[in-house]
Amino acid sequence: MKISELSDVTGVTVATLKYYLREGLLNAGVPTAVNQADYDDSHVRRVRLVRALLQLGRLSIADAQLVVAAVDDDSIPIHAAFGIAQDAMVPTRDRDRDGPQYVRALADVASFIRRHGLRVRPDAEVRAMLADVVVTLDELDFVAALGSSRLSALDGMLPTILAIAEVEVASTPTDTTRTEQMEYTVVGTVVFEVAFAALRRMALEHASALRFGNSRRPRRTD
Amino acid sequence: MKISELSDVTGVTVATLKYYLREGLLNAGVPTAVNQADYDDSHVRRVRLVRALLQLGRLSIADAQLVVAAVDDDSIPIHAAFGIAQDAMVPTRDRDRDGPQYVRALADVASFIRRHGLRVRPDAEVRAMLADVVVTLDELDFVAALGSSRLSALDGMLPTILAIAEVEVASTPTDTTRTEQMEYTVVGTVVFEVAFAALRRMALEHASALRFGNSRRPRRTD
DNA sequence: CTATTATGGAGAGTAAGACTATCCGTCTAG
DNA sequence: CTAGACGGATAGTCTTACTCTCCATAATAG
Repeated sequence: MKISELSDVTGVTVATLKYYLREGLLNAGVPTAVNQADYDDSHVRRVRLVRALLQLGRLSIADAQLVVAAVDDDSIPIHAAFGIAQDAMVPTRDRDRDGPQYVRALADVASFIRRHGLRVRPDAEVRAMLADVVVTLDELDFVAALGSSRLSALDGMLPTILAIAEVEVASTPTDTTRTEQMEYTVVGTVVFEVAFAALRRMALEHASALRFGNSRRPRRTD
Repeated sequence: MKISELSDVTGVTVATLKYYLREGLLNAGVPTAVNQADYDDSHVRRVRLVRALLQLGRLSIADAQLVVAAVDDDSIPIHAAFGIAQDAMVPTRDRDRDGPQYVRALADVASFIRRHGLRVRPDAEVRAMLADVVVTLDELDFVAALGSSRLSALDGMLPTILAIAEVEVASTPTDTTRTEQMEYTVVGTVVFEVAFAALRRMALEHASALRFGNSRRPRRTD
């Protein structure tokens, strides 16, 4: 398969594919001449993976690099895939990581994790992500929103979310190559997060309509 | 309060505040002279709201404009706030909205909504958001991931998510001004989405560690 | 066999987005 | 009374994710 065919199949322009090659998001094809290379299905899959990360997951090129590097690195075990995909997905914030508010928020997060006996790496970016939420709510005087402190408002949700996560983790295929398992995990982390968010938004709109929107009859809604 | 004080309080530079004024993200202060204006607490709150939208919610300036315009527009009822915040939050995608895949995906989403009797506006952006997920999984041959078709894999999650959404909607304060209720709703939509995602990630990491990571003892994890 | 088109590789250019800096007359606080 | 802050406006900067142009070589259609 030539690069133009790869372009046709994936719907990504040749120029962009070349850019991905340069950036290491896409492995070079097998060279058949000094200016010719052969691409195969693995390249098609990779292009689609990259597009999913960039467009749906809104990752930056740099973060997508980290993810594909992990997928390709045989020394990284499957169980680390979630962490890698997640760490890459946390947008780079420019918040002051040493401010007292932030340190306190991180402590609240740690307390939450400990309280629920969660196995979350000490250096996982997701801690910073939640801490960011706490700081933001703090500044907006929405302190009560997550429970006076220590995120107690989230306690009730956790068991539910844990159950859903277990299903997702259990759905990882075990009868394929390591690479395919990694791809599944990485894509799942990104894609299901979006699906989850969409579901939540629909639920919010629905609940809001039921509570506030009595003006319209609850007939058909689509 | 002068603009420099507003800057000190919020931690946003004067230059950026001026930019927000220009872009209509921040209302002008009360002018006390031709080159002097007075800002108050409402401006402080607004700056923080905008920052939450931009940094935590990752909204573009243009989308944040839509949100603050809705907050300020007295003719918009509270129950529409969720929809407005959500529509602004869906990132502008460049996917072909008329492709056959996409049309089919939208139909699946509509079917899902109908099946669960959800009240989701026909033109809600969240439909496109979910459809995007379906198309992406389709292209990656992860078709089975959401149930052969029609998103049946999500059926089980919905009741849970609905319950959580109801709590969130019910938490909207009723004893304050319309503006504050709007702010609460808008911020909640954005901020809790991040909190929710963070929780899910922690749950995934936890579940993954339990299932795959038996090499390490499940001692303390933080 | 030859004219056209495609290819890999590299560098430069582009467009959008979110600021950031400079200017310029006013004002105002010390 | 004067150094610094202010509002208002324009221009400049920096990043990101491409996109374009070249070039020498290679494939391919006629």
